[in-house]
Amino acid sequence: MLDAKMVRAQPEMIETALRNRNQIGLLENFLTLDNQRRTLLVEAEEIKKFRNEASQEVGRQMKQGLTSDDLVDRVRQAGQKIKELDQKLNEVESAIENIMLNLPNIPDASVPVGANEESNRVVRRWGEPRQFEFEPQAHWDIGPDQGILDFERAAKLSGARYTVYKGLGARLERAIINFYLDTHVYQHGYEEIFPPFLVNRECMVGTGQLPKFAEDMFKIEGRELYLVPTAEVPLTNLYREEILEEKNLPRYMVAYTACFRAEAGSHGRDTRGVIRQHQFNKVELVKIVLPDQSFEELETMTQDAEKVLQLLGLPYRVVLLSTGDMGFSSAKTYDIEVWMPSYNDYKEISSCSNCLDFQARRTNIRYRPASKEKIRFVHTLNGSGVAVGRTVAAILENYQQEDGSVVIPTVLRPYMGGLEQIGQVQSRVD
RNA sequence: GGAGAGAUGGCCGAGUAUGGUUGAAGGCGCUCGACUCGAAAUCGAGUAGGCGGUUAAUCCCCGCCUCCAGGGUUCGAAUCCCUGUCUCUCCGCCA
Repeated sequence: MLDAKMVRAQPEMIETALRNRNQIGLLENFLTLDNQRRTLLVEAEEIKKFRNEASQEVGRQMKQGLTSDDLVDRVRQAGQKIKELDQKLNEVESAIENIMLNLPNIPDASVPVGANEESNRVVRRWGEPRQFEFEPQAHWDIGPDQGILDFERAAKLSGARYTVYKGLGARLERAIINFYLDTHVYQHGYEEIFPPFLVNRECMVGTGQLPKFAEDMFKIEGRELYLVPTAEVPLTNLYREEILEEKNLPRYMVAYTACFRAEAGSHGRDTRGVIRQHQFNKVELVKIVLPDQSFEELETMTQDAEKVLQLLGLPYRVVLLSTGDMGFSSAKTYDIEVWMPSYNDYKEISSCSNCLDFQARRTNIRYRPASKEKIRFVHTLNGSGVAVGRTVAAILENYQQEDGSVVIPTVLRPYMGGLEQIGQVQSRVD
C-alpha cells in the first residue's frame, strides 16, 4: 500500500509511475474521496467533542441532583448525527481503501521504463551454456525415460500441471531442498522457518496477493484460508502488527514450502514438464530491514540466490525487470534465469524484490528506532532461493549424458548418499 | 467434538459485581538527570499508537479514535448486552 499522504501530495508523480506499470486512471476517484473523507471527519469530530464535554456535564449535574433534560436531549441528537456521519465516513473510507489496496508499488528510479519484458535489462551472466555433442533432450523426456518423473500418473491423481516424483527423482528434489536450506542457513545467515502452508485472508492482503489476484490462488472451500502461493506470504506476515526493536533488525529468514498456484491466465504456456505447475517446491528468502538499507540488502539477497546456482554449476543470467514486467508489490526486481537447453534460452528460476514499505504498510510491521525517533515502517524483501522443481529440470537438462543418464552435481552428492549419477546403474520399476 | 476460563500499554498486571475527570493504578523494562573516579545500588523526571486541525515544517499546540474485533444499550462504556476471532485448562479423539 502506498502512503496516502504521498498520493495526496504528488498525484502527478504517482500517476506517471502507474502509467509505466500499465495501470491507468486508478487515481481519479482518490482525490475527491480523500477530500470528502476529511470534510466528514472534521465535522464528526466537532460533534464528538461536544458530546464528550456535554455528557460529562450531565454527569456533574446528576451528582448534584439537578438534571437538564434539554442538555440530555441535545446530546442524544448529537449522537444520532454522529452515527450518520460515521456511517458515511465508513463508506468513503472503505472506498478509499479499496483503491489503495489495488494500487501497485511505485517502481524505483533505477528501474528501466517499458511496457513489458522486452525492456528488461540483463545486468550480468555467470557460466557458459554447454555445447552438446549430441542432441540434448528436454527434462520432460529425460524424467519419464529414467523413471523419475511421472506426468501421466500425476494427471490421474490431480489433473494437468502436477508431477509425481519417483525414486531418485523424489530423492533429488529432497536433496535440493536440503542443500538450499543448509546453504542459506549456514553460509548466508538466514534463520530457518517452517511455516503453515495454509494462511488466512489478512496474510494474503498483507503481501499483496489479495484483493487483486484472487483467481491465482487456491482457497479452502467454506473457510477463509488459502494455500500459500509462496513462502513469502507466511514469512513476511510473521511479524504482522508488530513493532520491532531496531536492534533486532535486520531479520533474515528462509523457508521451504510447497507452493500452490491456480495460474489462471497462463493456459498454453509452459505446458510440458515441471516448469509451470499448480504445486511446486520452493526455498524462499525474506528480509525485514531498516529503510535506508533495503537496496543494499536486495543486492546481497540476489547474490545469495545466485550462489546456489554457482555451487550447482548451472549457467544463469540476472535480469533487472522493467516497470511493465514487475510484480504488484515490488519497487525493484531482479530475476535470475537459468540456462534451459529445452527452451534454448534462459528461464526464470528466482525473483528477488525490494518492496520498500509497501508490504509493511499492509501488514503494519514497524520498528522503533534506537535513537528515540518516531516509529517507522520497515522495508521487506523477498527472493526465491531458488525454485526447486525448475532446478531439477535444469539439472536433468544441463547434466544429461548421451546414454540418457544424468550426472549429479558434486555439491548434491552428500545429500544423495554419495550417488554420482542417475540412470543406468539404478534398477527401475515402471 | 464436549465443559470451563480468559484477551488491558514494550512486558507483567490492577480496574469490570456499584457505567462518569481512567488512555488507563502499581511494577518491570527503557531514556535522561543527580550521586560516583567509574559502575552497581539509590533518588528524581520522562516513556503508547493512529487519524485530523494548525504550520513552511519533522517540532509545539488543539481535537478525535483505540483497553481482541464488529454490532447494541446509554446523556456517557475498558466496565452492561449480542455476535465473531484467538489463547489457555480439563475430557474425548487422533498422526
